Amino acid sequence: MRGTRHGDSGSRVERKQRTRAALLDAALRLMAQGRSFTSLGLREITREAGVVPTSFYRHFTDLDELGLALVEDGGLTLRRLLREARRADLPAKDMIRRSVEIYRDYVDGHRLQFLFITGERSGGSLAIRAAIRSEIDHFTHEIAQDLRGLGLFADLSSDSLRMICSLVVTTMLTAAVDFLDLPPDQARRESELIDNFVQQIRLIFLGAAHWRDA
Amino acid sequence: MRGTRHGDSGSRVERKQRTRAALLDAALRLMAQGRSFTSLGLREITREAGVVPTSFYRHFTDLDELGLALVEDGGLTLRRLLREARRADLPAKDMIRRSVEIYRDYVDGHRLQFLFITGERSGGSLAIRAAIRSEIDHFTHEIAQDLRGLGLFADLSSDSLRMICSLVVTTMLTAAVDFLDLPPDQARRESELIDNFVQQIRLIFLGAAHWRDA
DNA sequence: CATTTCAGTGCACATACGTTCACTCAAATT
DNA sequence: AATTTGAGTGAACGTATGTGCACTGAAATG
Repeated sequence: MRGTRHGDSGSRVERKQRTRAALLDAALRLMAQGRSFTSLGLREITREAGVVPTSFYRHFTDLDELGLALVEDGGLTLRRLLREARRADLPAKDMIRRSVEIYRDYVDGHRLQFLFITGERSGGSLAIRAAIRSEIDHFTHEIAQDLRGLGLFADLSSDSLRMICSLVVTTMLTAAVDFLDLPPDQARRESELIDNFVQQIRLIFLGAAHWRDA
Repeated sequence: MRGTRHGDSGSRVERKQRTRAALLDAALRLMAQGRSFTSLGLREITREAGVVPTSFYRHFTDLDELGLALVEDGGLTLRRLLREARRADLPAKDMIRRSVEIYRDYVDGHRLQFLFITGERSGGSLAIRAAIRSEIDHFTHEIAQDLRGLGLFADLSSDSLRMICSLVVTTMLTAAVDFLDLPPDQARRESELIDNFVQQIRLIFLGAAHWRDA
């Protein structure tokens, strides 16, 4: 029948892009119901995306390929977080708390992506885990550069700085999982979580301030 | 045909237990090939366990029930780690490094269990995530008690101590994922990983030593 | 305007799945 | 010794899956 979907407007490549995005989004939505990526079926995804199963192969050869595309999108989302945080010119005082709040909002605004990244970081296939690890490493490196740029930790070796940033990032990702698992309308629990998260980051920075390179 | 399996020795309840264990182990082994729990099928698990599919229902009503049993086993494994570490009476000097090495060996000796816990902690179904979270909370609490018992951090409130231990535990779990992902015979990468892990724990303790309660 | 391209379709296939049911037959109970 | 119990069996069911193939028809190309 009709050989076009998803808005039926725009050029051919635009529409292809749109279907591709619909497939990626469908996969994320299915995972949001408490399932992992490896448990998704090709037919299931195309059904959710509103396309016939065989259409899938016009975009990906494999489910793994779709998974890697999701990782790439996730990595992009992580980098956009940093750009957003940089623009926010934080107050010197309460900078950590402010950053945490920005982070919380960002995670909430990109639930599905964070659900995917945190969920598959240690659960999924080898290839996907490796890809996510590399995105996180990149993210860690960018944070380290940002801190250097702010003139913080000027006396630390870059090895130590990386070690510290890696601790910060894993703490951030753990906090993201906590945010996402929080049932809605639990302001009390949420502010406890945020307080806990703020304290953990403060603790790390306090340790970093007293750190002496080996 | 023959209505018994798995050694054919021992009493009836012993043999049932053995098949149950075979099912649990089969699930873990399948996950070790880079798949998540939610992606496993009932038939697949029974096949791997060397039992006919219908036998499954003699032990669990559901795959979820099997998953929760795995969580329980995993929690037990975590607690045995602490018992083992307590017995090891660590030297006051290099205590952190020694603990990390014990931990590394323990993770290596219980690969499948740690793979499951870390993999499903943020990837699996809601029920399993909640169960794992509760086991980890318990584990965190026990570590806090142990540190108190050692007379460390005597001047910290129990809230602060819990916040710190929670950071230690999430760092431990992240390190476990790193250990498990390490390809064999990569002594160089492994010792880098361990050094990094040791430094992160040192950093946390350094921060804790300077922490002043709010 | 004629032709080519190709994203999306619809059907078919073999194969896998979860669950049901009536069954066996050794161990446990009486 | 006779009876009950129940872990494991094997065949059968309806339904889902991944993938191959020939197809359509609008957009892109010449």
